[in-house]
Amino acid sequence: MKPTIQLVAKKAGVSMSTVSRVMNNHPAVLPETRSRVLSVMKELDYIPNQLARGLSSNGFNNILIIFTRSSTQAADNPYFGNIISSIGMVAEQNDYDLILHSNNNEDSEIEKAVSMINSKLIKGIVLLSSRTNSKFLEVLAGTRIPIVVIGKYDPAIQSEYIVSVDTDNYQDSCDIGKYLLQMGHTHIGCIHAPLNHYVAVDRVQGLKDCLTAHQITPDKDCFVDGGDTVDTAYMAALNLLCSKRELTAIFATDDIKALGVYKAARSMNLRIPEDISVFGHNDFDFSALLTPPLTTIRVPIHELGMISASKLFSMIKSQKREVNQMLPTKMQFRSSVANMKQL
Amino acid sequence: MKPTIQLVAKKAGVSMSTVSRVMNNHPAVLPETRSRVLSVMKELDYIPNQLARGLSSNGFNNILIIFTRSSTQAADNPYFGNIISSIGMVAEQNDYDLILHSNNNEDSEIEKAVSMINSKLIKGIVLLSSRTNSKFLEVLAGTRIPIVVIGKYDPAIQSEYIVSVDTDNYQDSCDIGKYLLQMGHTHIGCIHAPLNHYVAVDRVQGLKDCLTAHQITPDKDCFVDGGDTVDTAYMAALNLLCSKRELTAIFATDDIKALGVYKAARSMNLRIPEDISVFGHNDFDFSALLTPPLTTIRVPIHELGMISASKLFSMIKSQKREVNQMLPTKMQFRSSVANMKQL
DNA sequence: TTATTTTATGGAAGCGTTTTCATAAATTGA
DNA sequence: TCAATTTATGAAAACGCTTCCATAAAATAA
Repeated sequence: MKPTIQLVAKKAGVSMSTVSRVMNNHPAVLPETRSRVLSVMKELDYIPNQLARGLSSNGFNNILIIFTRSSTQAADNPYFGNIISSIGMVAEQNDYDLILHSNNNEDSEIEKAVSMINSKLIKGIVLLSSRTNSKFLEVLAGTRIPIVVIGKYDPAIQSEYIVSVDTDNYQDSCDIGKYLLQMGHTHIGCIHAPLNHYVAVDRVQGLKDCLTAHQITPDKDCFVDGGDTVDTAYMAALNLLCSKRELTAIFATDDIKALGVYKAARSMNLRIPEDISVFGHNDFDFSALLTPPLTTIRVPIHELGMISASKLFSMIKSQKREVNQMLPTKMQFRSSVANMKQL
Repeated sequence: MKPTIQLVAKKAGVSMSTVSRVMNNHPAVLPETRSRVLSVMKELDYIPNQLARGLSSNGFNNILIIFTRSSTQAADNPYFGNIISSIGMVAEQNDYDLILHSNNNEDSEIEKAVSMINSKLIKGIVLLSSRTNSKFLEVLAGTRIPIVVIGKYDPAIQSEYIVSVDTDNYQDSCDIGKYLLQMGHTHIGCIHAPLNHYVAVDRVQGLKDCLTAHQITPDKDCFVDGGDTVDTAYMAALNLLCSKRELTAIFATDDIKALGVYKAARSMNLRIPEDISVFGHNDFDFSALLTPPLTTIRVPIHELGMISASKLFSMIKSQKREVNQMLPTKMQFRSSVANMKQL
């Protein structure tokens, strides 16, 4: 059916080896032989079989991107789309393809990834956000394939093959807490992501520690899991605002969750920021255009993706570890936080 | 190095064929033989090589997702992330993986896709939005691999292997035009996506035809390309609003572009909707929470992705064509369009 | 019991490349 | 001019599986 190297060889009156050499630009081929082979290829519409190639040589130029959240949840957050696009750009430049995995089951995810590595199907991995209590990196480190984690990962893991690119979520949350305190808020609530990811834990802990440092004992009930979507955050915010009337400010650990808080405030006829202040995280396109414009912290999402990918590719090429990198963020003061001292 | 089927066979005292049968759950294997082989596999940490498997049998269970826009642009639009996530969910259920391509160069994209098909690396394709004047589908139809196009494609192409899932962009734009006219707007502008995609063309043409049908000659200069990001749309809107002072309404063919229009209005000190009305398209999470809440049309993005993927998988399994499908949309009347008759 | 079918297994030929090694021809050096 | 290199090419062995075909053993039918 499909023309193979064998057919090309026969038609061109050469051996398969020669055809292979032509395809791979091997120098030791007479120009006239090369052009003859080339023209036969064109004539037959020959397309090399990537599988066969991969089997007998270096495998594929793919990188695997792993979500550790379920795709449904990820869907609602522009963060992931932006990251993937950024990685895609760098991959394209390097002539690599992207394979996407989103899997809730860690064991099956590990198995799949190991199998891909073993089969030379991928050359590197980008892990989008690492879970706490995860065996993933521990196991994968053993495969000696470069891995970039966007976000923090288990500090106990020391590997030549694993690198992280992140922002300082803990410190940022401290700073946000400090700012809210400065503005006169002492009853502060928090709508956060599920705590099985480092990023969520850090954003929550930063605020808690900040409060404690200012002699305010964090109230467990004021820190609630807002899931990963606007709707789940909305429900959480509604509950929180109803049960804790004394709150004057809410830190939503993600602007998508801030959307949920806005929605809840609206449905309860609470004015932002007069009745309830809101501080977000990420600064998406829409954040400045909400009513009121959302005070938040800008995360360089695009850079996060680009730098991660760049590091991954240099590790793939050099087989040397890159350094972990912390990207700067920037507070965006807008109008969703009231100054209680002036009210 | 790595254990292969051969080593397993030797250790278990059976032939490679038998090992292969065990792996593939072939019935003709004695239970005791099976368990012996299985335990040797476990002991050796045997992992099958997917490449070798693919080469000698049916290839891989992957589907290829193709962006026909550059990744940078796609990044800013939640639409793509959501679609990909939805497809991912269905793929996961079917135990398929996703390969992502975003490529500006059509020729190289075609070449890559054909090569993947030829190599049995993919079993189906989802094309996210088809270009006008594209050879892509024409060429790919010849490969006899199932393809689902999200959006419209060249009606001249008749293929057993190509199916589309879409919303009626043309009709929706007509309806939007009608509504704006009803509200007393006669000077209507439009910020649209680049016109090299069917979806953009339809959304623009629907409005134009509607205007014409109501004895209003569309002014070419009032229809401007707003690119694919908030920033490009912002610039376009700024220009449009400055040069065409008589406009009372703008149709942004995408809520992301509406964001650009909001931003432009804000920077020109134009009130929405008193000074300028805005109608969007898509209804993203944030749309209802802008100031003022955006009047737009809800596109069932999640369903678009799910249904596309479902159709693709049933085509892959049955090798029978599915029917094209048009999903319903729904106008969301909020507060960004003024009723000129009451002003 | 013998002939016939079924079942479990092994042997070996693919799948379509790359790559090592060998070899014949061409080039160089003296 | 003849030995020593270099260069272009071919043969064949991987790469790690699947699968067709053959066969011996076991089960069934007569």
